[in-house]
Amino acid sequence: MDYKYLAELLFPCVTLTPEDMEKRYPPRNLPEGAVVSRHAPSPTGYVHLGNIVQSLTSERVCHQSGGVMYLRIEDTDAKREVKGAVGILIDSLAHYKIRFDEGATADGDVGAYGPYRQRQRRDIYHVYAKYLVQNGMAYPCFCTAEELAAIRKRQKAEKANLGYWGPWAVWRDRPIEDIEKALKEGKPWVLRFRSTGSIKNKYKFYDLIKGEIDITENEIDIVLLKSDGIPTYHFAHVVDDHLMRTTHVIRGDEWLASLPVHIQLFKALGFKLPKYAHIGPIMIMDGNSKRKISKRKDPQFGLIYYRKCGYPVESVYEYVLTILNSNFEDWRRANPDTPAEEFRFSLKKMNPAGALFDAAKLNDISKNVVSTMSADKIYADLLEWAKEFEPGFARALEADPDYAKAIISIGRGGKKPRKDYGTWSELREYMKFFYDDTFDVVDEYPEEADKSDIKATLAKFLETYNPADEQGVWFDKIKAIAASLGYAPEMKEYKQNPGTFRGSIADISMFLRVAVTGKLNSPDMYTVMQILGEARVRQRIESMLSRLG
RNA sequence: GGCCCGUUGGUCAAGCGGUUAAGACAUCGCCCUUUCACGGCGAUAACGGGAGUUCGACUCUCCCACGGGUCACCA
Repeated sequence: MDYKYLAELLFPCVTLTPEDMEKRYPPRNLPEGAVVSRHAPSPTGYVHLGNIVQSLTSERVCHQSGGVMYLRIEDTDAKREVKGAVGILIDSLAHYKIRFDEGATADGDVGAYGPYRQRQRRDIYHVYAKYLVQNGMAYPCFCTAEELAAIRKRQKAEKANLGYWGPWAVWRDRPIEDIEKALKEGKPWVLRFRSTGSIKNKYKFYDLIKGEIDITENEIDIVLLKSDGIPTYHFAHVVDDHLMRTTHVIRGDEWLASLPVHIQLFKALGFKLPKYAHIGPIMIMDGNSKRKISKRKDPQFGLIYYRKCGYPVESVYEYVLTILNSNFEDWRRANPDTPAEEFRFSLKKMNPAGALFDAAKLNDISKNVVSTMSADKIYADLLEWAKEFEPGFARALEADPDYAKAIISIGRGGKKPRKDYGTWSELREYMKFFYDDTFDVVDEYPEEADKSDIKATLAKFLETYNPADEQGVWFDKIKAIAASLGYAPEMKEYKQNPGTFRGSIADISMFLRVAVTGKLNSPDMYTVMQILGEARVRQRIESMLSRLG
């Protein structure tokens, strides 16, 4: 077979050579040990936790080493194309603070190793495709989908290994005449790799996360170029990561199975093999069993879920970091105020088995994250969230920012900050009773509470209430009310002789709390009253009095 | 079916041949406290099963079971 002739037949317009590519994309001038890696998603319009897990891992490893992190768009599948998806993707990643040094951006490409959208790299792939054909390492295949299905069917019947390989590779050694004829007839074709591997050959390979793994050589003649001339993932991965001078390929472990193909391709093209790190899947509990988290079944997989709930981006970021490197938690406790970027991330610490999505853990982390934020920061983030999901609430916030910030400031700062909420939707619930239009008596008085005592407490409080009082004075007044009604003003006294009192200061406080906040539980009542202001406090207590009749 | 990866408490997980098998979340007590939240103290709870190797195995080897991935002109 005259491979040079075949190559001209297949790729008449390709004049550049692999050497030209080497010149156009020279090795990067980076210090020893600098990692070059990337996030390479396909733009389906659905951005998920997996994207964050992968991109965050790569980004940490790159930037910790003084290397380069870039974004490459894997848009080789025309069927899955969703318009606007690239923009959504870029926005989401930016929202989660994934920092790219080069690659695709909203305004086009940045960097010297582009284009970074695979569809635009067609000519580059064809240079290598032609090279492989010239050297007898690739050939055209004119099989139709039906023919391939038939082969598959026969393989199943014969219990042969599935796939286009060896004796089943019907176009692998066709005479040039057959190829010319098919070409002349305008039959669509794909370019296949001529595999020389055998599944009898096995060897060890070191994966940065999985450790030592067993590789069985690939013997399938995989598709390099689809009939539209666009490469498959495998071919694009090898060409791009070589030309973009990627040192570390960090990706989900669903790719582990095709690693033999990739290694084979790197060798065939004479490229230096990058290091690989395969991340285990994110799992989720489904009843009593674990399964891989899925786009269709689990809303928590989509990033939009976290946005809707109002999880601060920092929370999701720290949660993912916790899942990936469990020692992050210990580090965070020891360094509560240090930016997460200073944590020393390690691929070795990653669990090869993956991690389970744990909503309770996320919530806990989020509460901690929020507890360390300033009121101004919370106000700004809350407002942004509200504008998108609770426009009415957003207007209320903007109408009186100082009022909102005063509410947010309750129990903030200091050594033991309150942790009432971890998301903006929780905060919105929490803030409801501070606003008259969302205030509601959600908790009724307990059955055993004496109605006349409640009324007496409320009435007496109104008589003596002075918003100018210091907290001590304010509380002494409430204690006086308690004493006057036969309730123990001190809990200690009450606990010693509960029988001698009608109740305790706790009950008296509760009578007031329900009237003022509508709830059995609230933050410190003095602070709450200070924020609400005299008018609201009086109005709510009066309204409760008239409710009680 | 072939090939590959994985399996420590309910969950996330330390551990890398000798440990009372960390810590966190969750759960349950107690303390603090005008409620709640926070915080403090404590409790329950684990090496999938079976053979080896070894003086000794959660750690090494093999087999089995279970879970997962993959075998597309999808990534």
